[in-house]
Amino acid sequence: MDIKLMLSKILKKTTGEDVSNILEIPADPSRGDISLPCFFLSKKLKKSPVDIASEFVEKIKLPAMFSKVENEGPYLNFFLNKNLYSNKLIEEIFSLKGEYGGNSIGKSKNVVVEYSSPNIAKSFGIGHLRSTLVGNAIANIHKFNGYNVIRINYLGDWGTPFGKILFGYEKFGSKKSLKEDPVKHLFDLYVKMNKNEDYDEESKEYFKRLESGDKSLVKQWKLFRELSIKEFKEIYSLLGVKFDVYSGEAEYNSKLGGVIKELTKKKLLVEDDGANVVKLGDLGVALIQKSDGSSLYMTRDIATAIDRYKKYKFDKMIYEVGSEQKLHFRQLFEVLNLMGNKWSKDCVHIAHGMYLDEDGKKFSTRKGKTVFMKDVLNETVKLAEKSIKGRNVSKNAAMEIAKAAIIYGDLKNHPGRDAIFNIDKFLEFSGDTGPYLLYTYARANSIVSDFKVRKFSDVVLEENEFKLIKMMGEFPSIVKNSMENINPSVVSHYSYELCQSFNEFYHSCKVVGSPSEAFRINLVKSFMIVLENSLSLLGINVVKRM
RNA sequence: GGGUGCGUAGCUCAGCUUGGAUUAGAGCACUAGCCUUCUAAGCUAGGGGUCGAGGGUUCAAAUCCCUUCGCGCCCGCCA
Repeated sequence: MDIKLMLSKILKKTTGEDVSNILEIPADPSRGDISLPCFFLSKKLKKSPVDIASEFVEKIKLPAMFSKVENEGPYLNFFLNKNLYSNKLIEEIFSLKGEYGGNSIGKSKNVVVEYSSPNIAKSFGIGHLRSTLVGNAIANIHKFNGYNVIRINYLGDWGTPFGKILFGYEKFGSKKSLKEDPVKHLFDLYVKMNKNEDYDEESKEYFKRLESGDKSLVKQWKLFRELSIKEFKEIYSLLGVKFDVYSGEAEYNSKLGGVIKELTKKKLLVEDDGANVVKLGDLGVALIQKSDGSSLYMTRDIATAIDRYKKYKFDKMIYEVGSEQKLHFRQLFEVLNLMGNKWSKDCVHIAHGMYLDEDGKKFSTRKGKTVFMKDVLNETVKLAEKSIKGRNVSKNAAMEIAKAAIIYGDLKNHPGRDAIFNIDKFLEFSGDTGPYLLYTYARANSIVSDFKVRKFSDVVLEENEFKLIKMMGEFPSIVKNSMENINPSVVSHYSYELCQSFNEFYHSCKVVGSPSEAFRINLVKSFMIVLENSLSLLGINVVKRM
């Protein structure tokens, strides 16, 4: 029972407009539980919003869910029938449980979400953490909105960097180091090769040989890829992130010829400085084929997109990739469009900002070294274990706390902006942090874990009690909003506010032993369901005891 | 130079899509209260802001438009 939806249906009769996005919840509850600003009708009706409000207030027929409607200046303020609303909402949450908040907007629609996508030759650095977490949440949110979601990890497993590490491995590689710590070893080789320009020619040669199918190089490449994926999967499992498909640029190697043919046929491809390009006007030039004939990631991305559309007939394809690639994706979508693919308008690039360190400096160049995801995770778990010492928290919870700290620390930020990665702040147990959310859940659980859901009769609702209820009732529109804006931080902020409301309730309303005991037990239990649902969209698991 | 994004409290951020009910909000830090009482990892109250600057549109601007300053990112053979 989405209260905004319900009211907007009623108001459609009176106003003739869909007001679902205009309705707002006043900060001051004495003004009403939900209200309609009438400014938007002012031009159409050629009346002042104040007059409109006073006219409508007479016309509107309220269902039982509302107790009254008042006009105050240009606003129409609606008051809920508190007991009826509370009881209905709690009933609904209990009956829907894990489904509460979800909807079927995306029913029988496919959405492809590409995220994480580390480059094997380079490193699995902290920069990929954002894509991993944000992408995972975006996928979860779409699923909860009824979409059929295809989660793709599109590995950077092809391109000139592979010429570098293949050549580098032959020159400086060690079987032992590769076995022990493949990701780091390959990264070290890559760095070494980049430092010396003398290796460039041979590296390019190596990639050309790989691309044309040199057996021994392909074998070596496969090994690098396998070992890397194995390590990535360990990290994903720690973070609770999953994919339906592990794909990669290499997979589309065989389809590149077709792309070039089609571009040539459609007279899009022109030669420029020895290379083959597509000219895009304001968007510059998309480089399709290098002067030595080898491919580029633009070429591969074109082939990949076309293939994905064939396979999945997606209604939406979301690329969760860093903002430094904005131009690349604008060019990619435009090339696809020029090739006549109408679906190119359904492709979106969700561009995340960078992580900065505590001083606001670029993280990846800190001390001239890349920060590996694996190290960050291990370090966080250690810090979490340390900080829960003397807090009577189980070891099992330490892992979840570390996870929640990292995930929430990231997802509470607007995805498009840069974010400060400060693990000490993320792990704080107070304030706007993951551990605070988990604590609040555990606290709620400790009140009601010994009780079952009980029947109750109407009670006099305290202010903080009803505030919490209204907050729980907002969840469905949050779910919808975060999907429409492709923005998980909407869910993060909601989760935090929900917890704040709960803690305010907790301090002003005694549960066990109060005259409203039965009602409040149900309220706390339904709060737990809502919080669990909203955190799971972010990829955070709740813990019952800490 | 061109493109693009950002600039809100000492610090970290939300609000900008869709201007109004936000007299500009949170958290951290700071000050003062509240634990024999469902986990004080919390709650309550307080100080702290010319929303980078200037102009414009509007009955109304943190929000829209223009100019300007500062910073990030991108701009053909990397991804």
